[in-house]
Amino acid sequence: MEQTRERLLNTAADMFSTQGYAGVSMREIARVMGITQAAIYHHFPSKDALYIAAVTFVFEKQTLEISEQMSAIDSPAERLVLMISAMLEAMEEDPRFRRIYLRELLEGDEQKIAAIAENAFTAFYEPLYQLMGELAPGSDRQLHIFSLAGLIFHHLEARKLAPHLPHANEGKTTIPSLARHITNLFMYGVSS
Amino acid sequence: MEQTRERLLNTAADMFSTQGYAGVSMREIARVMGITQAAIYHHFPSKDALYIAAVTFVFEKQTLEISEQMSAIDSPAERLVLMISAMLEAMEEDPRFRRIYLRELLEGDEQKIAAIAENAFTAFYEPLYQLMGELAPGSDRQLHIFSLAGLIFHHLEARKLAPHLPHANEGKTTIPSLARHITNLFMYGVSS
DNA sequence: GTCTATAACATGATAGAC
DNA sequence: GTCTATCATGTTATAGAC
Repeated sequence: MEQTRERLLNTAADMFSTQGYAGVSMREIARVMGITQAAIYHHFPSKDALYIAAVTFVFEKQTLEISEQMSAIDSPAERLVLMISAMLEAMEEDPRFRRIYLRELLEGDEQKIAAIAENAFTAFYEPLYQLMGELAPGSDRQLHIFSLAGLIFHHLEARKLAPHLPHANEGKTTIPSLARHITNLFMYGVSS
Repeated sequence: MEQTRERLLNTAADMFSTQGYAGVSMREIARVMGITQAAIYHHFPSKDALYIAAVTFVFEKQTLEISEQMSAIDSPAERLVLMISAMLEAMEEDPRFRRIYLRELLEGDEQKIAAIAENAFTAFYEPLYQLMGELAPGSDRQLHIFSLAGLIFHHLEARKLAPHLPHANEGKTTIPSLARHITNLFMYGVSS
């Protein structure tokens, strides 16, 4: 079955994205899969190859899913709202992409950073670059894209911090409310 | 000498912050220190204890350094400028705090997340919570604090991504220019 | 495609000399 | 305060049977 390979990719991606490369052993992956560690080597020649395949698998899935929803038909402001919602929803449904992205940003060497730039960003980057040019002509578009990414990534991860902080709200932060908050801040700033 | 202990804390913090807990071995730390692995156990009883001590060491240093610069004498808008600059400069000079924070946010269990909330945020959180109330009365202050943190953390890490992306600027992004960008966006939004 | 068995090495931790 | 030596275990990876 070619199905085992995909299940292996999914399992490995789950574990690598939350525990990191060094934090996951082949035995652990095999145990979760319900097979022995040696069996993995029938599908991938090394831990490194499995990691790269799993990361590529997740990145392609996520960039495809998001870029599908990036229609260019609306006005710039409407397009921003749609893009923010689409990114939040896709990265909420599958947290693996954002976690691998953030982790590689922390510890990745030059080569992996370059791979991230090529694989992860090309799908979003051009539509966003175009959009920033319409929303704020003459500005540094790359800085604005990094700002938007920072808002989205950090809000999604920081939610688990919220209940432990002073002045915590009682209710959970929903994705639609996050989308509203980020859109407003990005468009009009804190005083909006 | 009590100096060895501090040098050990610094070395371990450097390595843990960039490679993560599982990515660093006691032998590697010892090799960088120029001693043998067994000697570490004279200072700390386990790898876990060393990690916790190193993280606490870095967090106390950073929160002290930043909270010193958070004067409450200026107008809200001026205070925002000063806080953003202070955080960017402190976290640029010593990247360990922000890296450990981001990593623990990714893979920390409930207990470590609670410890982060208590140790890392209390120093910034109250002054920022106060500030947000003045800048945007009636808004969700916690969401705004998370937004500001996301902007600062992500911009600092994303710089290494910039040269690999399309439309890259020739010059490097400086801390003052980052401070201006973040302040403007946070105050007035993208159209400022 | 998965198993058992094993090789070759790395890891956290301890004992005891100096 | 650091060393050498060692233990028990965990690690990636391979060989070969089924």
